[in-house]
Amino acid sequence: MAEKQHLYLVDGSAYIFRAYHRLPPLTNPEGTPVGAVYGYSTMLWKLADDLDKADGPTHLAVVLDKSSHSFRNDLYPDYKAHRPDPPEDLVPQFPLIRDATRAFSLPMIEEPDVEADDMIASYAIAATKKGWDVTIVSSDKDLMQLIGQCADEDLEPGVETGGCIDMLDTMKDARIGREEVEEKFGVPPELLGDVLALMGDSVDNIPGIYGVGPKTASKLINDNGSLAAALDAAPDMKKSKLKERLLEGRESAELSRVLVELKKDCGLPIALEDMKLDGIAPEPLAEFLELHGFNSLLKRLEAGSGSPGRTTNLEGRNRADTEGAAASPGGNVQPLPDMPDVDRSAYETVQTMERLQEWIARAQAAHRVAVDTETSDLDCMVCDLVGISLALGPNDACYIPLAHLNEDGGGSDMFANPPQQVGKAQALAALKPLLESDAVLKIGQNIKYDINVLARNGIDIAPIDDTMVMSFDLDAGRSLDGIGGGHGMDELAERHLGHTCLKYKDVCGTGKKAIPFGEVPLGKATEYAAEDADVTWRLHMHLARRMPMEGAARIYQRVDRPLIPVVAAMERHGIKVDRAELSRLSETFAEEIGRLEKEIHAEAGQEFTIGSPKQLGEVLFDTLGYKGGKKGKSGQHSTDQSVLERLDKEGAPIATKVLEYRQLSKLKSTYTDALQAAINENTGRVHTSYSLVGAQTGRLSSTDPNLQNIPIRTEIGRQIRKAFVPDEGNVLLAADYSQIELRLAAHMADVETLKEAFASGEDIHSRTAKEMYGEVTRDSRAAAKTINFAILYGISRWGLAGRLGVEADEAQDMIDTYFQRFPGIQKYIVRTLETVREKGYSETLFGRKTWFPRISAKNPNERAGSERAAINAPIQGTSADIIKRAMARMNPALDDAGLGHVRMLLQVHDELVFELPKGDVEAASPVIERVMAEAALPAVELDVPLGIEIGHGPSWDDAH
DNA sequence: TAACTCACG
DNA sequence: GACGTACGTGAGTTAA
Repeated sequence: MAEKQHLYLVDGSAYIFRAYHRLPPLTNPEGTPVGAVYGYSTMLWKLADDLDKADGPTHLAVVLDKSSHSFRNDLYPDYKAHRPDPPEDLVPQFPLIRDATRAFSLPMIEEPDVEADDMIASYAIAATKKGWDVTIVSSDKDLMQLIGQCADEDLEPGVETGGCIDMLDTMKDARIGREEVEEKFGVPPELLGDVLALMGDSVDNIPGIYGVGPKTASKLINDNGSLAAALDAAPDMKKSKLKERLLEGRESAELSRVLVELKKDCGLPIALEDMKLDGIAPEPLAEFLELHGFNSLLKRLEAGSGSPGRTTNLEGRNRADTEGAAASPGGNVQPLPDMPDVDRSAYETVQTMERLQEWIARAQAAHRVAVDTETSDLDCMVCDLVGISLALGPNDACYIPLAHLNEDGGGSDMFANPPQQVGKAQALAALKPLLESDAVLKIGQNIKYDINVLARNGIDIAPIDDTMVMSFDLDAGRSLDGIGGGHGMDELAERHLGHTCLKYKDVCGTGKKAIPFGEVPLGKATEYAAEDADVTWRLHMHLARRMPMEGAARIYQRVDRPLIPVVAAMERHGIKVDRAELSRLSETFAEEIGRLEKEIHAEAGQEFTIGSPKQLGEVLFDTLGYKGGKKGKSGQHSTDQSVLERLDKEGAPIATKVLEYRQLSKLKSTYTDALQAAINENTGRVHTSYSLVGAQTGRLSSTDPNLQNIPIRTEIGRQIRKAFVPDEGNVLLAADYSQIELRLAAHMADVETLKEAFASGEDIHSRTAKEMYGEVTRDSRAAAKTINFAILYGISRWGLAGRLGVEADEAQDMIDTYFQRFPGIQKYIVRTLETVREKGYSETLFGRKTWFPRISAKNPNERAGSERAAINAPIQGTSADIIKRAMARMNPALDDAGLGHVRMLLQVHDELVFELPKGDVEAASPVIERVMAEAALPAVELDVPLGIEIGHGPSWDDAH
């Protein structure tokens, strides 16, 4: 028979209030108050340490209050209405409590619209029906109603005896059972609810009956047997103050009875089994303890003897969580073995078809496999596939070389002695059914790369999970001081697994001596490649179980994961550029640059490197004696655009020429030269690479080359856009969201005036000007436009003053006027900052989180920067979510309309670029427009319409 | 590698 | 009263 299971449910929210009042006001090295966090951490430590004791926990979860609203507010609007705000130096500790819980690798339950008490009751009851004992870690009197309850009916199948519930007050180190409740309240736990209803509670604003305290209440209940009986008996009581109060307060008592009743049938977001306490990962815990200066605990951890929990296994759970990731395609939840340290010698080099078939069969049976491809080049559009690695569990990984050249590595005679390997075509044919099987989840780190490599080899890998994107959706913006906040595999392995991966350069060398992966000896290649798959598999376990608990599952499942193959396809399509046109432009620019160079040198009276800000500064401010303004970090005078424009106005002819020179050199080197070099020799097109984790707000970013910053603002720059063209017979079509961020600001800040303006199709900057100045002129509209954008970016009077060329006082007046006309905006800003300070992150309308660890930094400069970013992130991020949703739906919508050949090529934050046959523009435009306009639905219903502008033509420029 | 500058939304 | 001159990116150039 199985050991008795014992679930501990920690009432986290209640605990920190008590810890706060009992502990000295400690602060961490950064100055953040952490007294309550320290108390909380020691408590968790102690609980985990009791693991092996009789009556100690086998399972444990922390339950926190997520929102202040629950069914009780619906019954009684004044419920908890008069609660004072928490003390100022407790507020920043709330998010740290969550950090602490994570650092201890403990599951955390926070459900909206449900109070922690109800969640605890529901879990406690459910566990007893499984035959588990339950200890509630709390001292809350409402929860004492549960004490001593044992399940005796509705037991789960196979359970013979139900479990029982008790309570543990860790501060007094006291177990509270039936007797203790009777001693304290004079009634058994079953009748406690009746007593509490009579007593009322001033903190929660439960009315009870005026003048009835604990003593009277328990006497009444004991005398009558129940609340109802006590109330019924009141009319027959002899005349007294109490009788009057009972008669008058009957309704109030009945309401109170309902309010103190615990809800025991809440939905359970995490399975009880997943609360198993198998061990605590030491690395994140050490990180956390160190960060906050909890040195005594850190020492105990390092000493090892005091290490909490039974083992130091890095992965505590023994059960795969499938909710956060793709549903396990087979529906099976695979039990996990313990997670041993990475052992590279355990990996297999697969060199025969027999062994390959064995791995494929095992992967089919496991329903999930981590996959990594090794290639000859970092560019997935030019590289050759050299090998594939698979992992099915910790240290259960292999490398399948497909195109390795020489067993001994490198050398001039590399074809002389190729290693034994399964032929590429044969191996890929064998792997294809696995990689394309709906029943097997393929896990990758940046799997978009592997999708593209394999697609070029005829394999459409699906379904997929991506640990890099999962990490981003959990931890965007987070950085644990000095540890970094990136989502690369090496960094994730260090952070989550405490493991240092082999570096690519250790295997292939660096610089001139670097060899392609296909020339790495198989032994070394296997260690490196199989480790990548192994680590990816482990990371997936770790991240997937965090997703549902930390609210990242929704954005991942609904937005980012579906986008991965879509973006991969866009990258593979690429876009055609007119090489001859770019080359012609390069030449023109070169001539002009040469001419300007001579003129500038003449003006300066000397030859110098114009492209060097240092030399240019010396010429302008020393030789020519112009007045320098701002200086940079290195103490140099700035020579940027704004400085040169000022000099130009002050009548410095050299400044104008330098500006022109700069513009042309920029266009030539960054665009006309670089784009020619970026043309893929095989496809004749340019293939950018989009990063899904590049921008903290959730935007995509584009690299190699960056196609999200192609010039458009100046006439000369637009010539470059003209070089982006469709294939023969096709056109390019561009569809933009019009003013999407302002529209979202109007919705999110609930600004009636702006919403109306958008609804009626009014020019939004004109409307702003009208509101602020009473009339719309060229100047007032321009100023209004500047302010509108300033708002989105988190305004400061100095910033606005600089932009508008006015004094800071005047800018402040304008800001005041703006906030006065649009009070919703100011409220939005205040509210956003409050939430970020409290929770540590901002959220988009679709639930994407961005963390702001520096929001409470001491350095005012740093803090202000963080605040501006925090104001902007929900707006920029929501806009990013919307266009991503549109992108994910676009191809199916086009397919449905019989337009499967329309190709989405580019995304530029609020714009999508398509290529399609000229004759299909009429049919495709409305489909594209509809998908984009409705992209927020059904998850979010916006108060403003999303305006779309569509154009098409023989070049990207003409499409606008 | 850092600093500066500038292209985009 | 000082602080600093808007949010988010990527890339090319110079110079240490």
